[in-house]
Amino acid sequence: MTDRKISQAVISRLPRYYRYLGDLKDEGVERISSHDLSVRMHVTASQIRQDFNHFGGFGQQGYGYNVGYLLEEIAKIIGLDQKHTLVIVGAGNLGQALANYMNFERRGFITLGIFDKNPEIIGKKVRNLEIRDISEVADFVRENNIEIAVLTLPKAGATEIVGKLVDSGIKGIWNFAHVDLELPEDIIVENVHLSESLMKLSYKISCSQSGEDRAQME
Amino acid sequence: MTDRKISQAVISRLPRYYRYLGDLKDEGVERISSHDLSVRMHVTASQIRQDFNHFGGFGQQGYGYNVGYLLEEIAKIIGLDQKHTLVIVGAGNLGQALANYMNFERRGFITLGIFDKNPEIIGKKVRNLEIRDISEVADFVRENNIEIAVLTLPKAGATEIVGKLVDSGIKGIWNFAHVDLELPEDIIVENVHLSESLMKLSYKISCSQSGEDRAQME
DNA sequence: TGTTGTTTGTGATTTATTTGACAGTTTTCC
DNA sequence: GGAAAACTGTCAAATAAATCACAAACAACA
Repeated sequence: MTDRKISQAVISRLPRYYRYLGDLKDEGVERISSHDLSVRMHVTASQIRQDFNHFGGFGQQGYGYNVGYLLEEIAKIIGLDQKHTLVIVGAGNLGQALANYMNFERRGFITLGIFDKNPEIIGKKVRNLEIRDISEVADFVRENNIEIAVLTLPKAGATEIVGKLVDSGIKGIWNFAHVDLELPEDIIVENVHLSESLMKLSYKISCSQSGEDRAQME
Repeated sequence: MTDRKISQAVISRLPRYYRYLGDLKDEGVERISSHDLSVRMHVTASQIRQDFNHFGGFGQQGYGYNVGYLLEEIAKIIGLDQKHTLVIVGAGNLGQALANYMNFERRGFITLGIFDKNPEIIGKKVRNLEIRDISEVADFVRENNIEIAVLTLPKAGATEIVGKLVDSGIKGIWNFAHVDLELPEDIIVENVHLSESLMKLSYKISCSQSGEDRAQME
């Protein structure tokens, strides 16, 4: 990989490239040009070429990109060529939904534990995992060398548990709690704020409707 | 609201402002300066002032911003001052988790229906809603004047159902399916691609580790 | 094997976004 | 009531990101 710092914008696009290339491979397409891919993805060919170039050139002039090779290379860049262990912290509706979601496993994300503080659901099984007491999560992370913690619990609980997870050597946090976590620099966070996403949708609908009203008046 | 087009970057920040202002209000804070807010939110004061200015000045020189007033104004901008009706299309784990999630309702997002194609779960109750046959969703949207459809079903089903939803007059789609929907211009989409978010986390962890390896070698 | 058409990689240009700076207001405190 | 301090709104500058444009490399085909 290159030395230059890759911009956030490029990183955000990598998984989407991965998805489209996967689809192409499933369709049996062996080669694709930046132009043809740009038409499918509704982006510019120039952006595609420049994005790929951040990681070294995967294409060949006059030919384009080999789908299988490019897919593999992007998988490596994203880190999908190796297994990732994770625990789910908070076994509410969302935590259980994520635990049941099989597709993550196909990409190498293996859920090894699920935890909650509610005594009524501790011991209950979700898929093939027994819900454990949240007080055990720190030791579990340490002993099993867990890489990623999925935070699916309320705000208050989240800030409390995060310190323990950090001390146990967690490397990344996939945060669904409605709070911005204050963490040491070397811990990676990826936030999924569902309510913020829904509000964005609400804003855009409001806008388009006020635009319509104005159009109708004129 | 102003005429100028608001950039995507600004829109993405609105819900976060809303969250922080809500927290401040809960703490009993009545006024705040852009500087103090910038410290809390880890952004620059300049950005905050410029963002708010896109919608007209809500502050007062020498005083700052009134938390309650600003919160209300931002709520109006986002569209949280009115109710939004929605249906959930796909009653799998994620669909049910979203149906059970109360907080959306508090912000004015009311779930009126939940649909699935699996006969085994049709009729089953989720919270206070009976899961209906997905074939009924188009009529339901039309009759109840539904604004938003939440798409929590597999790729294949998603592309198929979207056309019907559009014909029924849906205004926005909150898309959890792993596919980019092809829609008419006037239909608003907000994508939540969870697996892409997880991949981003994976990428960043991989990066930070290869950085560590290099540091150890030197 | 030569010629034409295709396509990448990349530096230059354009556009978008963020940050800085400060005039003009308002508050605060004596 | 007046001077000093605090703050916003806004324009200008700096930075970041996307797009354009084209030379160099390769493929295809006669």
